Amino acid sequence: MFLQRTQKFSLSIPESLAESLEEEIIVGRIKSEERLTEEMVAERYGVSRSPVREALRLLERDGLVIREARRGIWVAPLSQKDFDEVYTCRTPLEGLAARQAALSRDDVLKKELRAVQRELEEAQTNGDVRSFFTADVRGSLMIYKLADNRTLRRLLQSLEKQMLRYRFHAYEQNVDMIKLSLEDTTRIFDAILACNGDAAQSLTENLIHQIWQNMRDEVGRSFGN
Amino acid sequence: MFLQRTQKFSLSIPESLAESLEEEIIVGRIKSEERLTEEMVAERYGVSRSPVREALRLLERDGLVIREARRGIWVAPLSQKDFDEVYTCRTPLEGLAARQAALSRDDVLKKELRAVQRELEEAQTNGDVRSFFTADVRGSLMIYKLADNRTLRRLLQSLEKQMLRYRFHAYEQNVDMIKLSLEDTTRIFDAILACNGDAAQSLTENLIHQIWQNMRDEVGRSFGN
DNA sequence: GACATGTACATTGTATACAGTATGGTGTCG
DNA sequence: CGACACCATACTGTATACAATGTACATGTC
Repeated sequence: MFLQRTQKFSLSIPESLAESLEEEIIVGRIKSEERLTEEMVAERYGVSRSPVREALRLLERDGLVIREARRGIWVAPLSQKDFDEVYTCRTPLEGLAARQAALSRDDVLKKELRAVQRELEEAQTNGDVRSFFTADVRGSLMIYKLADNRTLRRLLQSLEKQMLRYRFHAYEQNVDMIKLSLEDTTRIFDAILACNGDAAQSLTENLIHQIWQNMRDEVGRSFGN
Repeated sequence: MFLQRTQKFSLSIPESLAESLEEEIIVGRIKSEERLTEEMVAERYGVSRSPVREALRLLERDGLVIREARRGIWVAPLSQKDFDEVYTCRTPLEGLAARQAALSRDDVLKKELRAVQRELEEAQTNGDVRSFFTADVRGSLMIYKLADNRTLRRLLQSLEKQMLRYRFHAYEQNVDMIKLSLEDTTRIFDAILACNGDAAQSLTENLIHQIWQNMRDEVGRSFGN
């Protein structure tokens, strides 16, 4: 699916477990509020409970599951309130990333970003949704690299997974936002390549804010609040 | 010992361990880049490695330690770059918290906030540094509660500990910022109590930005970059 | 019939044993 | 003398056994 399976050999068992579980939660094979018992997961993946526990801690860190001491772990529920929380936090952080990326002078990375930009245009003219999506994801990763801010990256990563759950839901509901995205994404990339921090930041914040509002009604309809 | 205490206050062993280790790292009894082996920690606190591993995961989540797979765990180094990262991220997030707190209509909590405000003034006139500090901390917690945003809270918490390391260092170096703080803090609280989100946000961002700049030189002098 | 109490079971939390891996030193060979 | 391989050691990673705790159900009492 749209989650690229990066099954590197350097991934530890807890990390691979976490990845698998994340994907299952994101695409809904493991449903909201479903309980996850350590033994079940362990048996299913053919490992002991030790790495499972670590994997579940990772999921907890990313907000995908809720843990209550001595009671167990449940998949975090989806709601419009949670959705709003994720996007209110994400907006300024993504804006910051774009700004710091723009202020970077790493010409090698910036050339790569331009290449991604061209890929996006191409995917758009060809109507290739999948290519557009993967190029978009790579563009984000490039921006994070350019921003060169491990702390910011850590924070954004801990929002990413929960956000993907809503994004997948929107995808299923055919809430199309690609046309909206290309034009604005292009402008953001231009600003970054032009080393215009202010523009990159505000354009990014506006884009995410628009995506947020686009998805918001559907999320509210589906998950209440 | 603390085992009984944990039961009484219902803190799990990993959490108490993490708290102890956090404090030791923050005040420098465990130094930057010092290695933490699971066995050492386990022996020291009279527990097995299992809860220690969980505690160390918690520290990793909060950015206090760096973990390299199969190699071990080291206390995260301090540097001006890291300091800048933490504060660039913190600034908009604290601003957001203040804004959302201002937009809250929880009158009970707002009354408590006003009480904290008065405590701050009192501590200021008495020159009671310690009281001022604890009241300030409680004020922050109240703002987070008012903001009623678990995601935002989670992100801020994962920045808090690393920030405290720098803050403690500043405290040791007698970088005084209390006079700076009271006036501005009061204005922030006023804005929140007046339900003025824009003001609360920008005042908060400005205050944190000032604190950042105040500490920055000292941090650079001490930790390089 | 409603509620409290006790008990069995399921599940998490902790300890410990064992396996796998990185590191540093020593020896041997070029 | 230097480089490489090998081995000892220390530590992390994983499995498993055991303890503690929470939950559900049954039994008993009012």
